[in-house]
Amino acid sequence: MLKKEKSGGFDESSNNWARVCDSCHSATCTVYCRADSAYLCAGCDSRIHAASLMASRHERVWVCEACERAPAAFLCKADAASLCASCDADIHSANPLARRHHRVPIMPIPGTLYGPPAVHTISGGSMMIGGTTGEGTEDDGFLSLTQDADDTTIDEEDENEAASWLLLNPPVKNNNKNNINNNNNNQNNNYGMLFGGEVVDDYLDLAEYGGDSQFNDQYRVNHQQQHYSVPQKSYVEDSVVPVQNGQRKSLILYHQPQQQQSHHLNFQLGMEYDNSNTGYGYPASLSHSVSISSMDVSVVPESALSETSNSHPRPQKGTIDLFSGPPIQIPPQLTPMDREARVLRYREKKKNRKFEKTIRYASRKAYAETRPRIKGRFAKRTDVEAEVDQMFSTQLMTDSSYGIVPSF
DNA sequence: ATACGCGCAAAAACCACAAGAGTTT
DNA sequence: GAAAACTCTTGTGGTTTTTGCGCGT
Repeated sequence: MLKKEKSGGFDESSNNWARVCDSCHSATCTVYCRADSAYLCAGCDSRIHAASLMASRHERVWVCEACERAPAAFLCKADAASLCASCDADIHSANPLARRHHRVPIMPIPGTLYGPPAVHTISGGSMMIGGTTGEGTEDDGFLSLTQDADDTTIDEEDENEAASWLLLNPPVKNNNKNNINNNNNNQNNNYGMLFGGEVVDDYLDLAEYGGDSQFNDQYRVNHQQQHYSVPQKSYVEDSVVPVQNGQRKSLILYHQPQQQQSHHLNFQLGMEYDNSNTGYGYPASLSHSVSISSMDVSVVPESALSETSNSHPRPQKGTIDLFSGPPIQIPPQLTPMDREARVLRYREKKKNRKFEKTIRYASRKAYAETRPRIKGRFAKRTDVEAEVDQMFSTQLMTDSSYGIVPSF
């Protein structure tokens, strides 16, 4: 996928590709200061931009975590990485799976990175919380919370988080047979609705669409539980949005008045549930009593998701704002250590991606292996074959009377 | 430097039907 | 509320086809 990777440029053991700080010329740069047009390491950035009020106002952005040579332009939520435009294009144009990754434009780092937390409000009511002590920081760093953040801030954080989760575009459990039995049609529907005129409210989904489902970091799950502290049961059984989610309700209704909020919720949980299996087919309602904390969300290869998840081509950069309705999830402000950890985790995750096929039903597998084929394709059973099969089944039944259980 | 063809590898598509899941009675 | 009957959807594997990439000319 990445030519740079193939060339070995991202060898974890070496940092030869990383740009060095324009100030000290020794450390690896971590931020790019637009005002100074300079790449700076954490230390120099702290020193320079803490020197004066004016300097502290310089807009800076993180350096791309992939190439480490250009200012990050987008935050990929699926990869949990800040990427420059070039790397973003490379990585996310590589395949349909990558194209589905949900990216948001990188916002400039406000104030000083290492000072007290600063809360910034942007249009649409989304919050950005700058600065962190590292304590209570989100593992993946999308949301940085300090321990001493007040309840209001946390609530707003929850709201953003909830919106991010809940506004996913649910793959429509379409009862229309014509659509379901035709993958191509489904794909067309999914892609086409991006700019299709008639599906007006769907575009909102696209903004927050299922890229989050690929967050198979354990952190993500833990985070959800930790923040909401709502028993899973309450989500699942009656589809009643927890009291705590009153804000969520308003958010959902804001975007999709005709959609049931429980639908979003079930979808969300369904995604997680399916992640532990194949990622295929999202349950229309989650009747399974699944405990999120017990789910191994990292088991299923991402590739499995590629088949049914809603997908959309990456919108033009200029359209991002148009199509990403509020709330926009703002990249957090991280300490250099957090950032380094993120980079390592990002690379590790890329390295460890699994694409093995997961068998959910051994019985189906066994049956498929015994079925007649024509050029590899399943073929209709002839009457004779059916008869033989019947006899075989009968034989098995007879055998079972002797205690031999057919095992699939 | 660019265009083209070739070989290889990986991914996608195709098929039928039992099993599973959901809905209705 | 539980059970049965019914309908609809999903998952399964071997082969072929398609797609993408690297390489040489």
